[in-house]
Amino acid sequence: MYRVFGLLPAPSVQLFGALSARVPLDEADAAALETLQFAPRTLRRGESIAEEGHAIQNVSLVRAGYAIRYRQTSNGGRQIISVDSAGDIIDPSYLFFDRCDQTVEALITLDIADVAVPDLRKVLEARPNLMKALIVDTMVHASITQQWLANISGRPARSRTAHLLCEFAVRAGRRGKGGIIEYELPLTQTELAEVLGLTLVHMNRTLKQLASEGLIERKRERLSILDIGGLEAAADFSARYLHLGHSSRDRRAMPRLA
Amino acid sequence: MYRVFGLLPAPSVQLFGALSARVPLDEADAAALETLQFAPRTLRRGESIAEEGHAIQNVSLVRAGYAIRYRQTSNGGRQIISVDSAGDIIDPSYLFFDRCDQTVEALITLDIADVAVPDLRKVLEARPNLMKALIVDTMVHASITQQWLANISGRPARSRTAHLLCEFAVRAGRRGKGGIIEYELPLTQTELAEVLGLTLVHMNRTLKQLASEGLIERKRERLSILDIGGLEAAADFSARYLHLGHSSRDRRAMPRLA
DNA sequence: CGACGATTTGAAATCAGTCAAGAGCAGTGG
DNA sequence: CCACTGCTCTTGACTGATTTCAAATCGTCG
Repeated sequence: MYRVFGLLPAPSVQLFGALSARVPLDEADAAALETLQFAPRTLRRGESIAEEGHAIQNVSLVRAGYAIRYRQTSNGGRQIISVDSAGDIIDPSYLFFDRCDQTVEALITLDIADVAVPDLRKVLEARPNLMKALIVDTMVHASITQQWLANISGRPARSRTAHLLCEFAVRAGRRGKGGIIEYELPLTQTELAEVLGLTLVHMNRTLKQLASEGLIERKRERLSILDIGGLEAAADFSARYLHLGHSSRDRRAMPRLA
Repeated sequence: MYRVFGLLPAPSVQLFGALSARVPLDEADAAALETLQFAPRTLRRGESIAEEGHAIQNVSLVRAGYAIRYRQTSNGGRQIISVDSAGDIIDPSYLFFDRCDQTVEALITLDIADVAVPDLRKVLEARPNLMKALIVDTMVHASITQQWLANISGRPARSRTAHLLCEFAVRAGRRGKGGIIEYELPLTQTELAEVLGLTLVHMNRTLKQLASEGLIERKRERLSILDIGGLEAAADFSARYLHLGHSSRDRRAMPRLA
């Protein structure tokens, strides 16, 4: 859709939105981001941006679509570490490590914009405020990983699944307390299983169970939460770890340059 | 021991050592760290440094002993997110968040040194090199958390346990390829279970199994790895995620001030 | 000795994985 | 339009891993 009509905001605007979500940025920060060269590209499902063990030259911003990051396990499987969507910066650790820790791959058709590491580094060093915003972003992602660990470790499949679905709802900006919450969920059951550390078969049964309890409904790439209270209770979910702070209303707002 | 003889290095020296492990620092950086006020204190087992949901005023450096960080689960249990030992900076996210998202607690008698957040922030802003070192440290810890996720998620108890024991060996600086590797392991089986997402009973049986296979031996607070090759194979372990780079020989070296 | 925490063990119940096969659905090419 | 292919989803039966419940042992410390 967006691709057809060319509705994507400029990468610098998206990056500004992502970084200013939790740290207030000003016009000068925006201007600094404007100076960056963004190389946009589109990847098809399954294509990878970075591979475990390889060297990295640039940091990527997700413009539209979904990317997953995973680590291989020697038995041929993989553990998905993160699901990144529009506005997410894909693992800024590339800024500081010379080798990649994990593989990044397009989950569905994915629009990204690449920034060369040295350029971005220069801008960050010139503007400590931007550096701070990037660090906070990194720490929020670290907090999410920790919560995934707590969620997956030693908890039954039903709770794990409910927790993940609650998190996705919040991250998609659907924070309604009542009524039906609906969002795009482009992960197949196989991929959900790879996030949650379950087998495909068990994942399928767990989703069915949640559906039969009237908590969720899943149609194609769309997930509906029918009873958010029930789902949060099943998940033992609290959004604190996402560090959302105030409303994310101005998430995409960027001050006009003078 | 160290406490009796007062053998602990000055906190600024320890902090320098921790930060320079992966990013080269110079005399000016060292001098900047010297200006910080460190408030040393000793906690007894079970005492906590920070609690989930509370506000934070300072960042702590572990001088000696072990601390654990964990998140509560509503059923009364907890998931241990990290085990920190001498030289570790306890969750620098405190520098940027105003609320703590996990509880930190002394595993055994613990010596730490507190630095006030505003002071540390000032030093980091003045010296981008130190800021970079702190970020790299944060990212390495994030990488470890990711690996814990990959380790625990969907793998059998035996592999999980072997992996954790391999990691501890490396982090304790025991990287020998052959022979017996031995280190201090102050976690009880209950705590190991809380790290690995297992029940105490199963943890116990798994440790027994590894011992009966001739891979490890556990005596009091001491762990011996009898067959590191076998243990790494059982774990599917590779130390890459620890980002050790070159030898950590000069880890504790600090340049003399002119 | 008595108390407490850590460890160990057994047996039964439950959860999740494995194996195997079929059903649904979209895209491809004839 | 249809047959074919490939992928996703679904289901059943079975096996094995892990938890749960319960109780005993061991060691340290006062």
